[in-house]
Amino acid sequence: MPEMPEIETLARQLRRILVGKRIAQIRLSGLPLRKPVPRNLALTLRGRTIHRILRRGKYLVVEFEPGIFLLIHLGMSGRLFYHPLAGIEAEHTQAVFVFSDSTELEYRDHRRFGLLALYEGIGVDWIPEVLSLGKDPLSRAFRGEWLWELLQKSRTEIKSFLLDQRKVAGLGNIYVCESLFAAGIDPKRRCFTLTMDDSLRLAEGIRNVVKSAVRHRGTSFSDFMDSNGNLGKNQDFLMVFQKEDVKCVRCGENIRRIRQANRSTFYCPHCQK
DNA sequence: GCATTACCCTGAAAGC
DNA sequence: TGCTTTCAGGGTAATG
Repeated sequence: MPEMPEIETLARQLRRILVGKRIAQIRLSGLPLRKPVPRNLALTLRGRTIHRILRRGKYLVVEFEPGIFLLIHLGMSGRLFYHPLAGIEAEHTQAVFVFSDSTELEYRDHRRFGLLALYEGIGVDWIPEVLSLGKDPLSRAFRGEWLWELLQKSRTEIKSFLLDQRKVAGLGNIYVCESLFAAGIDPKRRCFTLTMDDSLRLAEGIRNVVKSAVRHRGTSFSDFMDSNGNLGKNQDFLMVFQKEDVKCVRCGENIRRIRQANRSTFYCPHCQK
């Protein structure tokens, strides 16, 4: 389940590998992802050179010259692999981008919750999926004061709020659970009940959790690998996620698991108030 | 307008 | 052992 730190890890790696490469051919499975893959994708991108690779929230944005964007979202089970020309597709391979130097980038996604979309004629931050994103935890604008103002307007539970990409871009279930633990905040708290002090701690908690995960090259349970097939290391540093009935590292109380908005939440009932 | 729920999908794990 | 059921979750459309 790739979240922002996993996408950031991929973006940094693909930037080194792919910028300057020219697309020779694109092969598609023909199966729909979250939305159907654009019919003109292969025709539009063939012969074009990769100019930049950016990340916006959990989206990878590949910019081709001149101003053509391929938007990639890995959903829950999407993976990207970079390797020499193989010719034979693995099961669940949805797209293969073949480069003119006989290497290829393969997109695999067995659940097909991911997205491949094409945009041209607009700036990267005007892509609709990007435009609707909230602030990025790694940006300078991501501050406790800003978060507090937003929280005052919402009656929903803080856990659900943080999963909403229109509010904060890039967090998923793992990093929301870890951030709330880092800040000592109960995931069931209603947003408007958080004080300025809570918001400052939460913003700092989110930033620290995300930065640390990027340093560890992401969290790997079953689905995330980088484009060379290497696993991340961040799962060794998690405090609460998937730790039901494990003792809390701070107080020794058992970590509890509850269900919120159809997602599992892991938290320490003693440390998180 | 906002909050909540249901749905898409398939592999793994649990249950029988 | 092998079949069936349940669960996992990101994003979004539908519903309340």
